[in-house]
Amino acid sequence: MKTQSVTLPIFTSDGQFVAHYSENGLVELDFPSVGRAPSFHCRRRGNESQISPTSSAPARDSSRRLLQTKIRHWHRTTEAALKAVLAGGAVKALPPLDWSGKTEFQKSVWRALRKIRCGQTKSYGEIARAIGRPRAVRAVGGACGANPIPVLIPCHRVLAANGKIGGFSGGLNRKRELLAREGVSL
DNA sequence: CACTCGATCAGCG
DNA sequence: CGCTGATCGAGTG
Repeated sequence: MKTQSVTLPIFTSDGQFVAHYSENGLVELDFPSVGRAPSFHCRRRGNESQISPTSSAPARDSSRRLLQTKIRHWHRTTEAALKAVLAGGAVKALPPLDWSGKTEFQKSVWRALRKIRCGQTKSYGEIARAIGRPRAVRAVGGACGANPIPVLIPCHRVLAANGKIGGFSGGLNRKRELLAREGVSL
């Protein structure tokens, strides 16, 4: 089964985010690009996406519509979650996340990140201990940096052990702002 | 394989 | 403070 990826915008007061979905869930969330980000028609990728290679044309069409309906529903959830966090609040629900192709280590780090609640922070070392790899401290930083779903998977809540800011792939200003909105002071 | 590079950290001066 | 060594996952050739 080939994947059909769908790209949808989310307009917020912080700019236009972009969410990417597969048939299995949310794959990626992009920060607003510095320039503008046009072209928001649904985009297909891979060779023609057969949900089932042997299905008849009407059956394919019906599957495709079901998928689109499902994705629209996920997208509403994503949108609500994103706006909640941007407003310094807590996420009520997330759509299913598609982490296929990622390593076990990364997934375990990201699972740990999800447990950090709004307004809380942890250090890279604490995450390392939480996943049972107490010495993989720098590697945890690497996995945070590889987080495909920033903000919703709250890697911005991970600080350096000395209380300093640490890094952020989306830019430290964003990290500071997100934390400030959650009431975290450095 | 054998490298290199980090969003780290604790220890030491 | 700043420097250094230990540590380890991921990426590259």
